[in-house]
Amino acid sequence: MPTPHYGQPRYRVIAEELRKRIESGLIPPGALLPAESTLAVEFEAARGTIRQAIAVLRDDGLVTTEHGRGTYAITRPHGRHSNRPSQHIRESEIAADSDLAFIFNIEVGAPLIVQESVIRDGGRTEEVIRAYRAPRSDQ
Amino acid sequence: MPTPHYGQPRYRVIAEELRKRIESGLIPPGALLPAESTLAVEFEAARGTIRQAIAVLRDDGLVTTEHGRGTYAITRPHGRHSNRPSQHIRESEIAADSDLAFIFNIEVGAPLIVQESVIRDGGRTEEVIRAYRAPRSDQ
DNA sequence: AGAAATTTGTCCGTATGTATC
DNA sequence: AGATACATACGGACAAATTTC
Repeated sequence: MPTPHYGQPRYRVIAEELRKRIESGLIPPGALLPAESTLAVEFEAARGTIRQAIAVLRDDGLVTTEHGRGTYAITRPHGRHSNRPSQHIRESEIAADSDLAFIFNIEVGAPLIVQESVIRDGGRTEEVIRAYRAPRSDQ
Repeated sequence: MPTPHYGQPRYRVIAEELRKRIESGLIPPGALLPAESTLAVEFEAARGTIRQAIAVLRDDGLVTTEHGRGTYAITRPHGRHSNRPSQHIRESEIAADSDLAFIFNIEVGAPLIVQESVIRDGGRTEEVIRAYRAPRSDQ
């Protein structure tokens, strides 16, 4: 599927998705974003497109990127954005269902960490993001 | 020589060559592959191209790579690592369970769009991200 | 213990060719 | 024609982990 850019161009859509992850706290302040190549796989986009998306966030002061290092979420949302969507973040441990067990290649019932953030705009729920990962083994 | 990608791209050709060396035992199980920079000279390719080739092998479970160390041929081709390319289950429509229905303040069973991203590093699943949102009203 | 060398990881900028809207 | 996007490829530089001296 080459290039259907209905409405918004891809790089802007990707930028918005990353923005949500940062503003919702899913990518906490100071944390490293996945590498450009990783994001390229994730979003099924070319690296150039990812770089364009990150450039948008950098322009907005949401991230900084260091040569040879990576791109960080900014420590503090400097500007007071009044329209900042409200957010809930909670982390909990769950048992993997068959679906997740398959993806992670673990046993059904094995523990997984799930981080859920809810993005609200006014009274309306805009998006719910759930991030599953394996528990840290190194404590 | 710029970038004529007629037929097979170079990184695939290189990947196939390396695969032969491993499967033939020329590079025995557990042995270190030559450094990326060495391979770059050998194949007269940029390091990035070599890294792409190695990524193919890593995806196929033929090698593992360690930062600062190098890339090893896998000790044991533990069974047939079934070809699992599905990295990104795109977007699908689901029916809201009670949990999501509550968060979104909609009825149980109402349609929701879920976008699932699977982040892999080599053969290992690092994270699964699921973003739920209400279907767009237009269309 | 410490410095240097090696090696992988990541980003930067650029370029070509193709394809779609 | 121009903007967007993809896949591929190059060369350079800095960062970080590991090994070697």
